[in-house]
Amino acid sequence: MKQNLLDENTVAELVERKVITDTFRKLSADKKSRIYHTAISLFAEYGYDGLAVDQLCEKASISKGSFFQYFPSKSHLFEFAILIFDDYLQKSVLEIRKNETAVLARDRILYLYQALVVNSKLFSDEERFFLYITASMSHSTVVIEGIDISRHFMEYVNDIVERGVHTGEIRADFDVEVTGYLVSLIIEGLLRRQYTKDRMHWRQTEEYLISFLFDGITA
Amino acid sequence: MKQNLLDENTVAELVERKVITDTFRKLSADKKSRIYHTAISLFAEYGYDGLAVDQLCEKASISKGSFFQYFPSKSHLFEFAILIFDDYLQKSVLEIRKNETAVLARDRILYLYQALVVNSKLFSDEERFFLYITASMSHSTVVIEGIDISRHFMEYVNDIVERGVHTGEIRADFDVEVTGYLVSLIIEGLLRRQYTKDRMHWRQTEEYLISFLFDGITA
DNA sequence: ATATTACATGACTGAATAGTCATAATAAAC
DNA sequence: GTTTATTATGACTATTCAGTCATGTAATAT
Repeated sequence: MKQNLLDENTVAELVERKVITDTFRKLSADKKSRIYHTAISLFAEYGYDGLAVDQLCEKASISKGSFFQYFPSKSHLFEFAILIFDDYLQKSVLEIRKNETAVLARDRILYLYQALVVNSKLFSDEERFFLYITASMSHSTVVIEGIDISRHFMEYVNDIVERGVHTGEIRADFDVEVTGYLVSLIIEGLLRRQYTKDRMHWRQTEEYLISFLFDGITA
Repeated sequence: MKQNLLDENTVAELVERKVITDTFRKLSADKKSRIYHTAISLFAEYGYDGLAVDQLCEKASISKGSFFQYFPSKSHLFEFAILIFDDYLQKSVLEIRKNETAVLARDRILYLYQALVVNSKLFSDEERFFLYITASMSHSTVVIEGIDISRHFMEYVNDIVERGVHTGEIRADFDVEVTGYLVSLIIEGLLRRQYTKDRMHWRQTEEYLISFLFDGITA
């Protein structure tokens, strides 16, 4: 997945939308990829305001002049990073959906969690970037219009919930939207806990996730 | 509560710790309170980096020169705001604990939620400030050492869980810490949803909270 | 080989803004 | 009423940093 993370078509579309320049598009795949990964890594570590363009240029081994030939501004780099990540997430989720064989909602959620979190490289820059943007979105200095980073993820979760309600596995007295929100809350919360509090073993986290989600905390 | 929010002793302690100056301590309660409320309101709206000291001074009707006679630096104002809010939260939680009459964990959580969220002024600056700092803590430009803003809240939640486990109301196969974390995750998540997504009626939110927390999503 | 086009570079500029300081106003002391 | 200590003020400074530009280098075309 990491190889063609920067999909040609997606990049071309971003040129169209003036998020990046055509000069950037024409760069070698290697250089494009390096800039992207440096960006998400540094944004995750220092935050948007905490990261200076000079710092990024140094780490990505490009000059400042070049940077502004690739991106109209610093905020465009941020938007670029978010949109590429969004694309990556969408494709990941699509692939997971394609490969899933489970029928029960329990197993589908477990598979989703494993495929997305456990089986991907743990504590990767992608994850840290995801946590950063979801956490800071509503209080950020820059606002990227019309982006809901977990849209595809939520669609999938909502599908699981919907079918679960249909087969009688999941309670029907909650709105599908709200139930989906609660499911995503637990998944994201457990993921975030791995970073901020004492780490748990993934097996244990999985167990908590499914058991709590379905049975609650009642004895 | 809002009147003597800036407790004399707490303020004196902050002078000791060099977070604020003695000049600030000697200010009228009115002025101190105005600066505090302006700070949490603007930090919540613009974020730490997005707020200029000049902007704060204008809103709080003080001069920039005065500001730096009250606080050693901008980050000290931030620390001050966080510590005063922490104090406020601690006292609120203590009062709630003192006044609670419920015995069942279900009812205790419901009461905590109502007292802390529903009965306080909705969508207040305090709430928005709380959401801002909890969200941005791990990715912030400034780091306030050794502060865990929901410490008191978590202690209370953990107490509820512990007693619930003891009386057999709450499952014992999860660590109290983890269960407490899941409880707080749902409470904070529902609170945050009120700000970012479509608002729900509080009655409905309460219902979701308790029902989901205890029974899970199983039909 | 030469001209032309595309890309690379880092010193420079301008704007924003945290923090200072000389001076003014006010309060306290005597 | 005069002196002294304390607080208020906003113009000023120093720094950081996004974004520019003149110049250099490599690639391509003719």
